[in-house]
Amino acid sequence: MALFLSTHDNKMDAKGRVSVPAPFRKVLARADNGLILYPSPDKHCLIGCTEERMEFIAETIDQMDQNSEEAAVYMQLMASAHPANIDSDGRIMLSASLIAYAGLSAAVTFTGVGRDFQIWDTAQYADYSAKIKSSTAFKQTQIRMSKPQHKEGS
Amino acid sequence: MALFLSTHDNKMDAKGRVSVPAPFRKVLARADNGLILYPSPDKHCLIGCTEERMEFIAETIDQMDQNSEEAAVYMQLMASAHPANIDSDGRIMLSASLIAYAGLSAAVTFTGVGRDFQIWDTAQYADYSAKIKSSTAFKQTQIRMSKPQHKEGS
DNA sequence: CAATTTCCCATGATATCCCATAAATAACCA
DNA sequence: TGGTTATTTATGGGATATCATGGGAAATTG
Repeated sequence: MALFLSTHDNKMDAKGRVSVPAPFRKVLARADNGLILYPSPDKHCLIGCTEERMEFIAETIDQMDQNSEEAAVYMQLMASAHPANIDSDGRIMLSASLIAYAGLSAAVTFTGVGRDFQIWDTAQYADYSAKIKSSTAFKQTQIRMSKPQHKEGS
Repeated sequence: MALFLSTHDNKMDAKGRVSVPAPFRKVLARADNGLILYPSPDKHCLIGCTEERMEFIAETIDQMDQNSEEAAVYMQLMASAHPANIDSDGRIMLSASLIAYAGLSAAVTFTGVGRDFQIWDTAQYADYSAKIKSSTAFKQTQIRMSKPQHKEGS
């Protein structure tokens, strides 16, 4: 399944074009080639994912009560999604509304976070990531390939 | 599963290339799984592991609330991960950011620590390992064939 | 037709590949 | 066993390919 990793700094030109990092393009090519962008619900950045993942979210909605608030939230997500065409040079066009939402300047940061990636204004991302990296939760992160055992209380 | 053992001193050239120790390459070849490097959250060194581990983290994130702080921590780890291609001569390229994080000079030490390995500046590793080897905890190390029990809090 | 988008090409920077050498290790054979 | 020959390994240098990005021409849209 798609796996987006690492961080890349690219430049958006006057036409609103940005190169999608080559490694991300390869991940997309291996999947279904369709790239979808939508504004992150909780952060000032954009989220990029495969069309396949949108299908997955659609199926999630299918299994919900269609009149629930939860379903309405996911539907809103679909409504704010923008399919993005990758051109022959590996670039996409960002619409004015997406640029405005994420507060993008010419310096743009792509950051792979697993099943999808985020697009940030480079300066804003620097602040955001610095905050997380300095948290004790991050410094104590331990990766185990099996679930950690619960420690007994003191 | 992958098992990285022993310590190797190699040299990084002006282009940022280093040979991955041959025994480590064999472990990776057997895992048939890409090499990933990321900055250690708590030490001034890099961690090398198989891509399998990143898949595991991606699945972990998938099962979390995407907007939680917990998910953000794991996403930050994915964002700081660098896929490393081992070239036809058995070398990898270390990016400027990885070199800076670990404070690497031309003398680089690879040290296998089981499921993953660490990459240190040779001088810094000498200090670090000396400190651990002189600790009483190390001198009292006992190898058991059964899992150690978690100690209760103070 | 005007505004925008898509396509095509040029360029510099960077990474990847290919080969050469030398050291270290392993294999071999008398 | 001792000495010699092969392999593997680490590392340097140079050639080739890939990538990001700018500019402009053609195509599309309303």
